[in-house]
Amino acid sequence: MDISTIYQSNLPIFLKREEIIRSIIDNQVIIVAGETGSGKTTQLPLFCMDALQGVSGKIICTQPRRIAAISLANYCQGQLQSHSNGSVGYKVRFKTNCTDTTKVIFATDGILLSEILDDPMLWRYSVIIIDEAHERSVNIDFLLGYLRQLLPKRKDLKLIISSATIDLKLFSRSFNSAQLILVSGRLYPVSVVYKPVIELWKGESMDSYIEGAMAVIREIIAAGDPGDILVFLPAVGDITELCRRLESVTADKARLIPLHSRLHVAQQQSIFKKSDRRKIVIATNIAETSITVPGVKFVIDSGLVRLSRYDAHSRLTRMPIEKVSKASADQRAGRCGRLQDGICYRLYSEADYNSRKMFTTPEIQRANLAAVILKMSYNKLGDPEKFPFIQRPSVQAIRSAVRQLVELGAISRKGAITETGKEMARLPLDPPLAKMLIYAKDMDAAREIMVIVSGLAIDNPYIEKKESEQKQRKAYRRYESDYLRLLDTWIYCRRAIYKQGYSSLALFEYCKEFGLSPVKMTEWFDIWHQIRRICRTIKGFNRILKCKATYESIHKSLLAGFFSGIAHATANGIYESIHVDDIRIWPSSVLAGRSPDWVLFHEIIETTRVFGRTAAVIRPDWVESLFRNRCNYSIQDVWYDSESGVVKAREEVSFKGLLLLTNRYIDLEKKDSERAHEIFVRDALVKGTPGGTFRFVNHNAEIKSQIHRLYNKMRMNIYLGDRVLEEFYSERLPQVLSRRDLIAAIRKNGNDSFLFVNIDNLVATELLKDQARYPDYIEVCGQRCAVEYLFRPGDECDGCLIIVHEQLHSIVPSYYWQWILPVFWK
DNA sequence: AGGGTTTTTT
Repeated sequence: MDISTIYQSNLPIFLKREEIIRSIIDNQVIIVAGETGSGKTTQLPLFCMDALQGVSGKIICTQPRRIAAISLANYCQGQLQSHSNGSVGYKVRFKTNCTDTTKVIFATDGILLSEILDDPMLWRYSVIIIDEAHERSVNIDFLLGYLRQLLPKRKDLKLIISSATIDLKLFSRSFNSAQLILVSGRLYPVSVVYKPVIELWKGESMDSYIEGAMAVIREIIAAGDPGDILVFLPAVGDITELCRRLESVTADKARLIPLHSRLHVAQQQSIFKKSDRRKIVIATNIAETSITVPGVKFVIDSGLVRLSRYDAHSRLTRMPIEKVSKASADQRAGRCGRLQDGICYRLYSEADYNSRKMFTTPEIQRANLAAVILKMSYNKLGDPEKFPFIQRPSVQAIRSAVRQLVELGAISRKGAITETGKEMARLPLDPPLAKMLIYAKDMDAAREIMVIVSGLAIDNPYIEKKESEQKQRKAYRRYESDYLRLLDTWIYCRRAIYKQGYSSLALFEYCKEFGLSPVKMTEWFDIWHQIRRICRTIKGFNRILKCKATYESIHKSLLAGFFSGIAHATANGIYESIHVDDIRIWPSSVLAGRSPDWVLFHEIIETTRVFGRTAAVIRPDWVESLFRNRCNYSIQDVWYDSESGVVKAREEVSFKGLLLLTNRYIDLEKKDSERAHEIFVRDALVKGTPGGTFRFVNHNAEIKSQIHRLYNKMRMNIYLGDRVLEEFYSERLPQVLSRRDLIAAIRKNGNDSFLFVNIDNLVATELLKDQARYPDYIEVCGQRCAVEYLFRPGDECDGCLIIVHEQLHSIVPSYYWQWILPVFWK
């Protein structure tokens, strides 16, 4: 029963065991800080068992990574083997070996978060150990915030925050000045040497730090000092470039090992192989926390990192290269003091180091918060802006995520979760992907979308080799969609390995032949299985899984989840989306080099430029059909078409600022009957061109020409205007929108006399009294002469014209004409 | 024409 017998007394933490155990008994929260090698991860669960003897709940220790959880569980199980009181297990996605009697569980932090959905009080646990808390992933920060709320409601629950010695005050402050216990680590001294080459680095060429790293490596080799070298560079491209340039420098004197996440596991394993030559590992940030390169003597630190920053405003993921924080630089330096003294060369100055910020911005302040906020809504955690994060994301980031969730139909405007939202929260997928899947159910495309969505979740199963790319590009030209290439990849792969019972050997060989990553493919199948299992519990999915989807139904489903990815070509190969301009298609897309008018991107990322990754040709009318009530319709041109007898219009459809359609011709009466009536009256009736034959048209045209004659006579505008005529028709033909309606109205009235306009409807009556003054004929010397009037001031024919015989003209004196017309009498 | 840090989930 005495656990203390199995403590490993050679670990530094052993010296503090009594203090820690005492502290666990006395406090609800403690913080244990110590560098790697202190033994805290393996010993803390045991101390808890010791401290809380007789407590029935389990102890869970969370890890950021699955491999760590599994190997720690196995290691600790070994420690406890002889001990009858408890067993150790692990619980990670797809894999667990825990039973009811498992006392200590090593789990990923994601697992504990997911357990909150079913068991908000976390009754199963007596102790929660959040390990590697300094890594400050979104999961860790969400958990810590959640536990801050939970602890007062569960006085019996103990929390241990286990961290490297980074920003401990923040942790302590966040938990009522929780007790801090420092444990020494087991690091050898590392001397830091500053070799500034990128003092002025502001994101320009990578040459400076690559050359700087080369120079230091040359120096180490020349000094003949043996020992492996670890180089930190920000980007994969830099790593490839440095390897290329180093080949001739190091020749057979060293083994160059690139290290980043896009490599095979097998390639990553080569850092562990013994080598008779000096190893030079050239790595991204992966070597800072995820992979420990053994036995490193020298570290060369560019001081740079590529990290992602989600811009909530433009909904764009930026991946800038930035200077690392002091904490990160120290962590990198520490990577060479694990087994012996080390030397860390920094390619920047000490002043530069001193000017840097203490800590890396926590991920929660850099990430899209939609998934976190959806979980909050699911668990009714209240206003996300008030959630007690230990460091809060900006209000703007929270609101943007809320807006996105509202757009996805996951939460209501008031922030309450919807039925769709509940289904989405239960799927282990990002909210957009979850939405696509749920929408696909109604589009009869669930079977296909399930494969695509799980494929998007694993992030690129393809291993791209430069040489074979050109060939591949040709092979994939038949695709108009990266999503369908993904779907086919899955289908062909499953088909090929089906006969061998999906054996991993068969998978491995297939992957090798077709340039796929076996690890990613396995993960893809696992996620697919998991999602399918969950979907079967969602109403309506079973039937749909048997349907066959079309290109349209698949892409409409995808659209439903990510309309920020809709983009329109503004120039060859250049796209604009709702939020971002100047997007280019990612070079390995099946659409690269082509320039379809409309595409749907799955992600829009800014690296060296803004790229849209994973693309498909779409049709703008699909966007409209999906988001009809969010589209903006504007009538551009309106006219009466006398041939068809209806009012036509040209309509423009736009979606959040993107012009989807510019020339859709519609019958206006269906869209805007008031306006159609107005146009019909104005352009068909008042103008007198309704098409077809109508008595009233001729009659009214005659009245109008009478008025025109009066105008010329009286030399003034006596017509009251088209407005009056419009009113006249409008009154008699209310709700008449087309010739069809007009004919019906006439039929109803028996005939069209009611549409006959009277001249005094259109002219002020008192003016008509004067008509006698403007005779159409006058008598000149007993002869009847026609008079024609013309009102055209300034023109030589302005006035009136009296047509007389030539003889008459010569005998009448010219003054006579001036008095001949009544209008001149006064 | 031209290329991505890393990790995790009922």
